[in-house]
Amino acid sequence: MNPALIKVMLVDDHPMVQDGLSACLSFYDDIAIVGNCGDGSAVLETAKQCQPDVILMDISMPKLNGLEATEIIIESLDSAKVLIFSMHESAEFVTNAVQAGASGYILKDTNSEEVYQAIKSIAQGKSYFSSSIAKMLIENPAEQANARLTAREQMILSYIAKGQSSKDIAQTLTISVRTVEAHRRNIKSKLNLDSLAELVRYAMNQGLIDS
Amino acid sequence: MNPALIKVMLVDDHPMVQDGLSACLSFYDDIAIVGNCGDGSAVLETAKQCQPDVILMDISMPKLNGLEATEIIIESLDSAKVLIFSMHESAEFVTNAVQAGASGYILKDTNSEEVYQAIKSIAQGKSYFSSSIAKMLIENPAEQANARLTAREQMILSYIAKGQSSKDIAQTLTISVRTVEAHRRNIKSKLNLDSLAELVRYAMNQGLIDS
DNA sequence: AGTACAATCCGTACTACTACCGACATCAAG
DNA sequence: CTTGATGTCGGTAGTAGTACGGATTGTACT
Repeated sequence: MNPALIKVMLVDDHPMVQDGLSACLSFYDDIAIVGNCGDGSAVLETAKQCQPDVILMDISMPKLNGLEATEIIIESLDSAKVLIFSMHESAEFVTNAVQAGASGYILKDTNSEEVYQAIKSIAQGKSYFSSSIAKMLIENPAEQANARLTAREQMILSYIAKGQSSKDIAQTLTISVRTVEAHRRNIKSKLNLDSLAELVRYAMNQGLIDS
Repeated sequence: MNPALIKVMLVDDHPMVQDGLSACLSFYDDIAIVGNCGDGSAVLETAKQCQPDVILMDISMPKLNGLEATEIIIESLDSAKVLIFSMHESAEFVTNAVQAGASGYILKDTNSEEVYQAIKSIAQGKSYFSSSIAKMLIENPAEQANARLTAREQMILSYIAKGQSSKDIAQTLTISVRTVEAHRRNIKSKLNLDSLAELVRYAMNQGLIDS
């Protein structure tokens, strides 16, 4: 077998994306698609069969999501590198992905040439991030350092995102309205978010509230 | 020119999806990709140049979303049919798409064969819906009777959910703040939602905004 | 022609939230 | 023991949004 041939496995619950990636990557001689997987829960089994060098992984999937699947892969198959292929451009997602063991993170709005470059880099043991991702990580590096909310702040934020007013929250927790407002300010300052709408979106992305 | 040749135009802000669709559909002799468009606001111009028979349209896009773009297309080019290509499987979304003038609605987790079949049906003047969509429409039909927002209201809601204040929105759309506030009230009344947080969650679930 | 709805705009009074400034108690870690 | 983080509370002033109330235009359907 050609030693330069990179074995790639696709994990995405959208057949169209799989088909598209397969078609796009088939133009490159040094890449071989050795497996497909539309479900996070079947990733490990498929990967063991295929022995891929690089796993191109979507994040949002039913059952087992891409980050959990990545952790499992990294623990069980040290030969395989994981390249996250996501539509989410938020710092939380990227840092979570890196913590899960991913070697790279590219956005779904990148073109096939960049996907190819990313796969090549990952296969060589390097890491790869979409330029907009890298730019974001550089521009607000400290953001995710102090982006950690305390337990109390998370509690307050979940009530905010559910639609309760500061007054309501104060009554629920039997504290002063001023305290709730202080938490509000601290949360917004920590996350560097201005509007209530952004807070709600953050809370939803973090899974602090349902649906 | 081959009279049976179906001219297809793609509208999606993700180059990978565009590339993938192009690659997948290139296997079929009776389909020709005549144009690409990554931005809702450029749809009409591109469509006028390409004169497509079928427009395969994503819904969630920056600037002009797919539903608004569909309305514009349907008004201006009666030769073109619109096939919505979305990841959202909610009833409201499908009915909104149909009201906007779409001839069909398929999910992004369908395979390329089904996309091909859908395009063929649409081109023949029929309608086409993914089986899970059709099933859902039958199971819960008129649920969203009063939940229908006008195009303008959807636009306003998307700005609200993005975190813009009424003042900001007024400036963006060059209308009065009072008008925006009136829309706000109507939206909340129609959806029976009290808080801004609930509006944001609704907008996110409807796919009116990203992430 | 009449009705209905969408979209636009205004006044007024009220509530909620924000941006500043400040304070104090507790508790863990250096 | 000091320092820092956390959680608690307050004043004051300003901005944003809500809840009433109303109005005008245009379009579309009957």
